[in-house]
Amino acid sequence: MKNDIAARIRRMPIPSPEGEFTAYYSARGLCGLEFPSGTKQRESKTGAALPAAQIRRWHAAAGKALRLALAGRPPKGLPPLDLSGGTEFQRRVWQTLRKIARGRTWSYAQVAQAIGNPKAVRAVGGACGANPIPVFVPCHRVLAANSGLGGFSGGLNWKRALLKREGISLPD
DNA sequence: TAAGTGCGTCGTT
DNA sequence: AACGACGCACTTA
Repeated sequence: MKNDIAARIRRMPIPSPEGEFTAYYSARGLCGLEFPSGTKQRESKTGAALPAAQIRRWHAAAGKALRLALAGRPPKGLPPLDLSGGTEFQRRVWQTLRKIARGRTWSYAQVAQAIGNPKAVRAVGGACGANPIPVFVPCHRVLAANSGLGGFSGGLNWKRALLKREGISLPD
């Protein structure tokens, strides 16, 4: 599986008014997104072998969608998202996150319930933290049940900013 | 009320 | 075996 086409990753920068994001593409689509501060960048594995024209299309679309999202508008024209990277449980969580409507928030417990694993609340938090495509897979819309913010792998300031741009008023 | 403590629970490493 | 992006029951002030 090491040299399998699906294992190849291409890394590309996305310029934005708020800094340079980093996108990662596999043959299946966008498979990763990182916030600007970026001291922690992943490797780009034999990316040259991936279909260049298609990735350029995806990249253009992702950049556009990201800038829309940052501007507080619904991102449209998203490229396919490759979420094949995680465990079964994580994929279930990530798929569920995609169902959270813009401008709405769920609790970690609600997500756990939605995947039919109501007691796996804490594990859901772990899966959110492992979300490879923040913003587009809206893990920022998951808050703690006590009206707390919860955490965010990209930094809580980003979580607050993203929520605010969706018109969500935060619990203090 | 508000703030703090303890513990159950479960997927991941 | 240990650790969390949790939630809840249960103290204290």
